[in-house]
Amino acid sequence: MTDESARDEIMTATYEALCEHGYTELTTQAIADQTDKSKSLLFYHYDSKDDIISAFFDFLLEHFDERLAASQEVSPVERLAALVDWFLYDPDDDERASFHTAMLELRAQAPYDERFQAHLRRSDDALRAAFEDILRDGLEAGVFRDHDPAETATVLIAALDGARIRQLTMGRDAYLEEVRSGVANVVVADLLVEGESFPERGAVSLEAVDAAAGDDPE
Amino acid sequence: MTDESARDEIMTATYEALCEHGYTELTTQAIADQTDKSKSLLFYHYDSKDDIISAFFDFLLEHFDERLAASQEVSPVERLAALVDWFLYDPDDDERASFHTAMLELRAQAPYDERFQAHLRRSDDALRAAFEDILRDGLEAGVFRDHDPAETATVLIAALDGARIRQLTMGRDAYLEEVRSGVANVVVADLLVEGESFPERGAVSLEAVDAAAGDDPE
Amino acid sequence: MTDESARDEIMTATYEALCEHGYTELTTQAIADQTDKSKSLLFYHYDSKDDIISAFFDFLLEHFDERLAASQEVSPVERLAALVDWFLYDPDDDERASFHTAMLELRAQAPYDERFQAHLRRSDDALRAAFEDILRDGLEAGVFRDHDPAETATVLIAALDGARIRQLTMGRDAYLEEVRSGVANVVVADLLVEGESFPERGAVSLEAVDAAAGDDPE
Amino acid sequence: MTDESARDEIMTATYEALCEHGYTELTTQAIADQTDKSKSLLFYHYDSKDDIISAFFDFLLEHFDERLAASQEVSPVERLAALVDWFLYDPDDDERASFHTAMLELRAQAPYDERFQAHLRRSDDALRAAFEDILRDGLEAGVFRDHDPAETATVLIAALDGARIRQLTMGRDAYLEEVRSGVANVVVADLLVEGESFPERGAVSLEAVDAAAGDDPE
DNA sequence: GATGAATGAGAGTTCATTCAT
DNA sequence: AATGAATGAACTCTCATTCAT
Repeated sequence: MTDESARDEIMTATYEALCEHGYTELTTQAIADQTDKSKSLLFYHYDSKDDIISAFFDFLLEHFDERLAASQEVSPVERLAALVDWFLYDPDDDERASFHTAMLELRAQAPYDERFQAHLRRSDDALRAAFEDILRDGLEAGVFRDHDPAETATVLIAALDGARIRQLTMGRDAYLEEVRSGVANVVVADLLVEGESFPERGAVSLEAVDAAAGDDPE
Repeated sequence: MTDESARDEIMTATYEALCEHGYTELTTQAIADQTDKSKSLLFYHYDSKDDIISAFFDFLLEHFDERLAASQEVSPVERLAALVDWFLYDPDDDERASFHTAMLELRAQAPYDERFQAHLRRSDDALRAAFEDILRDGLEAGVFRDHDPAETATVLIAALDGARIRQLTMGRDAYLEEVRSGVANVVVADLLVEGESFPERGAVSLEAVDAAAGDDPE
Repeated sequence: MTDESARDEIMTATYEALCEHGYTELTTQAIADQTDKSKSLLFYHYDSKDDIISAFFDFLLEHFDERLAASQEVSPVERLAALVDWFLYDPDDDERASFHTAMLELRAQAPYDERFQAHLRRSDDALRAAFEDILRDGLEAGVFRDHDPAETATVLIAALDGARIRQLTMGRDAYLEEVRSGVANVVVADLLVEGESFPERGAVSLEAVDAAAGDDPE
Repeated sequence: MTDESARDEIMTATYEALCEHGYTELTTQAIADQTDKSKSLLFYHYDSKDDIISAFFDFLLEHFDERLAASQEVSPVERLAALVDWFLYDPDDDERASFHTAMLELRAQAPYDERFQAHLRRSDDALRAAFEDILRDGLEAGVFRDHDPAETATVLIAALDGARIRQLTMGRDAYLEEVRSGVANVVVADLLVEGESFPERGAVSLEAVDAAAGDDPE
């Protein structure tokens, strides 16, 4: 096994261990257990547990960034809806739920670690750019009223991220749906010109968008 | 020392230890160190560390709920502004920052513990009610346009909470200010009737509101 | 058990473990095994293994210093002989041999640790002073020819220490006896005035000296 | 690469690793790092780490023995001075210091290993012979008074070795100089016949002696 | 009520050693 | 002859928890 594939395997194992145990109970043993290898091998490929976690952060954001490369093939309104629905994922999707649960724990460590913060800022930049692109495209296409795309993007992201976190931590399944319609009515409704309407939930998916773009979704 | 006051002291010590060390490094020793008592005594008053943390959650939300009892003395617009600014606190306020940092870690544990979730739901109910009260009062008073207060409250809370978390985890001080004006322009602006305007940041504080209401703020 | 007596017990256990395993294989487990307590208790009384070893150094030198307080009751020549014989101990005395073996390992670490060096310097000062006192007393009493006590002490100590180490590391039992007579003939013979003679090996012991002084020997 | 040259390379690497890390922190990795080969190869050429160290002992003493083959070209007094100064090397010579530091650690292991002891005995024999040769040559040449060369050699070696060790372990730079003059005045002075004098420190070096003998010093 | 002393389970990490290639 | 990958045993150290006093 090459070093590259070994490191990949460890990253995947870290992902699985994180989903299974959560960050707080993420031990090197738990990571190794997701592998057919021994615990000490982790330290052959990485210098320390911290090093593993840090690399895992990189690993995550790489994958995340890839996902955001959005398509130009569908209309800005649909792309906006897809992005919103990607955020407000189906609460019954246990895999995504446990991933975001772990991510939340991970993010909760960022205030103690400048490197984490830098990662998250980079990721935030990518996310904002994705929203602003859509909003600007919509302005140009005349489907959005005049507004400040940066400001709208900021509010949207805050609301969607906040909603996701509140849903996870309160375990209130109805919550995401409420936020979805809230965002549609309170934020998006004012954005759309006469005649345009925001698609129903799930009508467009980011995966569909990816597919349209010929991308290889997760 | 009565059992009651001993438990109170432990809760306060837990609060302090949490702010100082964060949840991940919160040890029973760290809690005891905030006390003039010994570590073993913690286990006389509580069954386990988990028990302490669980009780601390109760303790927190009790105090939090008290804080939200809002005044009728000032105008709905001002009360709304106060609540918004309470959320988007001054990033230089280190005490609040370290408290919210610890709270974020604590909340990140909720997905693993139904009891935490129940607490957070209760707290969410109180918070929504506070927002909805203000919005409804504003409707009655004719300062807000017609809208669905529940929906607006949901979006507002999600955005404000999301903003707070993103600011903490990205360490981007400018962020809260951006969200504040974003919320003002994107959400609140559409709410206000002609002639009303949203106060500048810091023009009204929740403490002032509390004081007006004769409350004892934290 | 008081903290004091616990620490004492750990020091004794360290001594025993050191003699049994040597410094290189001195583990916290080995120390704990010389105790009826658990390994983790070591870390309750000391911060780290290094801390234990450092304290053990202090402990040793304290005991060593006590031993050196020599008597005025016997003649300088006899005191000198006693000190020489204390150095060139009976090679069959397994306990002393294993102690000095461990001490040698410990001393071999000193070049890497300034604190050890300081300890050894302090101990060297005490040892030199003990030799010089005897030599000066002998000069005053007219049993030693004129000489430089500091110089003689330096050479004597180097030779005795070197001999002890060479004996230990070569496992040559005859060695100490050779050095004893070598020192007697080469160094001490030139020191004695006509009529004085250096006692045979073992004729005077440091313990006897201690006893004469009413001291409590080890 | 022949087995012979590979083993030589490993011995040299062991020497370098030992000087750099000391015996206690001498790992197989550290040895391999001084090589352009891998760690596993060590185990192809040697059975175990212990085996490497044991072979290294052989290696050292071989080289050491070569060094001692002294010249007949210079006077016995000068040869004695050269040997003394070789022992009491310049404390600022970091390379020799770190070598002797490592050697001290190595020697401290000898009590646990009969093979080491045998090596050291052999080396002691060679060293004694070197001193005795010089002393006997001096007797014959009439520059030394009548004395027992074996006894004098024993004391000299013990004193010089002890001095070197004490200097290393106490970190007292002045020490070697004190011992040098002590040995000159206390031991050597009584050896010289009227009219002979012991050279100043550094006046003759073993390297010069080696060179005169056509040897290739280390 | 209150504590100092004690412990076991388990954490991250190191390292000599092995083995398939 | 040579190595990268792999491992198990052992290491130091931490911590929630217990218990005699």
